[in-house]
Amino acid sequence: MKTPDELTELFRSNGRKVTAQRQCIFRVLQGDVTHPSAEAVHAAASREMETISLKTVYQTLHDLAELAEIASLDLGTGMTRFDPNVNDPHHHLVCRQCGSVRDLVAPFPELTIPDSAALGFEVGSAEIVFRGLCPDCRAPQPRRARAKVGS
Amino acid sequence: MKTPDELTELFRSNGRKVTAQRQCIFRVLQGDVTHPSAEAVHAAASREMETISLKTVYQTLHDLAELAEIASLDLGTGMTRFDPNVNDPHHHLVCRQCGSVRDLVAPFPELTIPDSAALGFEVGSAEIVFRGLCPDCRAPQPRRARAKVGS
DNA sequence: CGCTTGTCAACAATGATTGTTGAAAAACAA
DNA sequence: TTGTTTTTCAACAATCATTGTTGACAAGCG
Repeated sequence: MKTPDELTELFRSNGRKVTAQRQCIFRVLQGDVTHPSAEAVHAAASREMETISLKTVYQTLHDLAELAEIASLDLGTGMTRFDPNVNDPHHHLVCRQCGSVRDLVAPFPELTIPDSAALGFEVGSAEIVFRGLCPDCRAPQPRRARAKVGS
Repeated sequence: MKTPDELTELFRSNGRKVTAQRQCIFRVLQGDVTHPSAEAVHAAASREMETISLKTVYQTLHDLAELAEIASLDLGTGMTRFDPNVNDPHHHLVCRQCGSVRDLVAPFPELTIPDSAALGFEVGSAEIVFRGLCPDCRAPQPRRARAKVGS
């Protein structure tokens, strides 16, 4: 994702208007590695602008996705997640327990399909989703446990 | 997925009751390669039993998934898709246009993560989703076109 | 055959996301 | 700066997939 200033430029040059709300969202997304949901972005933005509406957040996220400045991901966690990292190709680790997402930076084989197997499909992209348990959900806190553990 | 008769056995031995509705759903799923949504299963089942409710379909699909007789997939098409093929491991081709899903039977590298990259994540499984255009959406019918084409 | 318990179907409810609308603010030109 | 046009904002209400609730009913078991 570009910087807030660059995004402001980009939005203007695309005929979109740049409002305080949008710049707030730009800042919130900047460097966010948590793959936030729209709700999470809204919560973070609300800390700066109490009046910002969830609808506005959705709208701006869609705009950013349309301009390919963020990626919108459906990782099976029940809500769309947004990823500001669109510069280096990567895959995702998803925690089955808490739904947290981490980028997996290890490069993977090209994942091209033997044409014989594609059977007429024209394949554009491939994503790998690794599912498992994040460090936090993997083991209960040895002491100072602060929530229920396991199933 | 097992045969309807085997599923009847399995359900009984698990303390679940087997009703005409469930057997109807068993039959509908049998050999279905379209990765149907719950709605699609309901539509197919309704052809045999007009009164079957969508809720019952959801319930039975969840039961089957719990017994690992079908897989429930979130492939980003807006609804959960169900896959009766749980015998041979495979991945999926998803059409961006119409949402149709096809199994990809080509075996893939084990997709294990270099432990250094997992960063504490305990990885249980990996899925690959290939996105592109299915043969039908790829090219308009040369003649006898029967629906609107393209965007 | 009768009892117990799970299941059915018809609701209503949820949660994520999108549509609508009048008011307000951004961009642009003079 | 001011006026004009167009987009965006925020507060609704609506939608879609999915799940919760409940009383009637049927499956399984003795």
